[in-house]
Amino acid sequence: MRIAVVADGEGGGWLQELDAVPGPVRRVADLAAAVRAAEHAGPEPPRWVWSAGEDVYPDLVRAGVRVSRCHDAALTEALLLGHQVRHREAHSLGAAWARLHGLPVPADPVRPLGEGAAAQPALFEADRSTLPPGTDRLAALVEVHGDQLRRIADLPDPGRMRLLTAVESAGGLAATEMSHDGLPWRPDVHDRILTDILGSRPPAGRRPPVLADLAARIGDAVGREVNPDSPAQVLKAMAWIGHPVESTRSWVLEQVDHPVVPLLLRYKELSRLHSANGWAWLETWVGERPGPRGERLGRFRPDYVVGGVVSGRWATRGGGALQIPKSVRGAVRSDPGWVLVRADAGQLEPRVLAAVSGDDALAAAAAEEDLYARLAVHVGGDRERAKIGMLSAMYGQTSGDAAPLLATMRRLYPRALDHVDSAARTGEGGGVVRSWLGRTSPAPDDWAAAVSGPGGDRRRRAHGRFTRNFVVQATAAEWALVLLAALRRRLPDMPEGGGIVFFVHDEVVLHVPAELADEAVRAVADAEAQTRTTLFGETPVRFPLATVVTDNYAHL
DNA sequence: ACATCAAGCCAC
DNA sequence: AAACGTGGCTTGATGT
Repeated sequence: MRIAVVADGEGGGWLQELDAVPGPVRRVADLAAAVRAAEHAGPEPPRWVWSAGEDVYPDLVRAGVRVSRCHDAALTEALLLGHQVRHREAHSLGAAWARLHGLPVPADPVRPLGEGAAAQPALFEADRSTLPPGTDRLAALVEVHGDQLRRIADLPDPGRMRLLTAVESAGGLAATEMSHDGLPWRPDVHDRILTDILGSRPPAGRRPPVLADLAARIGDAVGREVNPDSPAQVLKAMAWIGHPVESTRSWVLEQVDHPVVPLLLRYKELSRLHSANGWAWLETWVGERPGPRGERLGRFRPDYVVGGVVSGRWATRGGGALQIPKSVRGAVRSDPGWVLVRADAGQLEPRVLAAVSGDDALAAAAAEEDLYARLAVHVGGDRERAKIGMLSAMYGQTSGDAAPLLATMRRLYPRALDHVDSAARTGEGGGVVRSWLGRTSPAPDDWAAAVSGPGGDRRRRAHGRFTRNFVVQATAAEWALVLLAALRRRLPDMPEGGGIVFFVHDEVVLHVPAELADEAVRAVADAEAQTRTTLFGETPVRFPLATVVTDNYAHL
């Protein structure tokens, strides 16, 4: 059962059941209540059809309503357009509707920063619609939805795109829920970590003591004042002391034997922490509320952008949620009486390559807990070398000692290497490639001009590396999406703030009451098993999920 | 004053 | 070991 839903901007809305024959339009005064009721009415929950998750779902979640499944017309439109290599075209409901009617296509609305869950309740705001004023929004939604189902059915492999649009839509649900619940974050612990490393908190705009001291010692070592935050000044300083360098990257400086180098490296490392995840970050991104024992509890609420990366990985905006440095992860703590359940997929991309390429030898290695260790046995070298060889194959690295390694890989894992090599050849020719479920790489822009001039070969190779990596990275992102969708449907009902609270490419974090930890761990394991068979059927490849129950995200 | 770019490092 | 994929973010430098 599918139910199309449109909000009226005042807490109510319109619903229409979409069976073979669309049902009558039903006007409801309390949309949240109506959705909640329908969600539990039948033996199976409906699939909600809506214009875009961010139009409707944040308000539902704020009202305490969660849904199982949806069809997100905007996310679906983007996938279908992409499949036709029309990535640049607008994908909102209004854009899809305009194309159906031969009308001018509106640009996609820009989503304001921090809208996810940090924004005030919007009462099912309707004015973000890209449909022309006066259009029957429910009818337009039903029409676009029907068209999308037909376009999917017409694909060579409709089952895969059906799965892809379903899990992409489920990702939209999970993203909204995660933004709402937030990642539990202890400001007092974060402050303690910063103070331990940087010294006491300075007034805004000043360097913390440890950085100020390092800057002074750098000046002394050079013989004149240097702002270590300025690469230009550091370059001059290095030349001044007789060690000219071509850049101030850490690994370049590491080659230089001079007493200022360790000071600079230390400064860069700590300065990065201070500027990117220091006290200013804490103040901006983590709210606070008092805990039951007087501790300061907070939540970090990233704004996730589902499908924000061409490969289908998610992006986030604001707060840098996908790059929380290891050094501050200790600030992520479960609430008292709760635990974090952290599940991390190890070596996901080579396992994905083994599964999609059907390479028996690589699949045999991917049946092991430690794929790289098994590779090392095959390759006849150490684990680290085997890993570099595998990554070189997936990323297109050619420098260093990658070339002989790649030759070995090609001999041992011919089908796997052929899979990425042929994707690379396609890219070098300006073509597009697809993931396992049919997410399609964007065509390069201005290809003819770009490859005809000087630097054309470089450009070809660069695009070849992109498509080479795309077939693996995009399929790995699909694996993660299927896992996320499977997991959120398996989790038991939780009190407010419980459930999936964080997701980074190949890792999920749950925040659950301690007494539900065992059940959550089982749900993770079940979700993995289902993900593997849903995507790849019978395969020897394993996707081990390292799952830990802890009160501290820094703990492995 | 503000916008944009390049450099650099963080994550996966 | 160091140029190899996807991103976000902050800073200083440069341009309008």
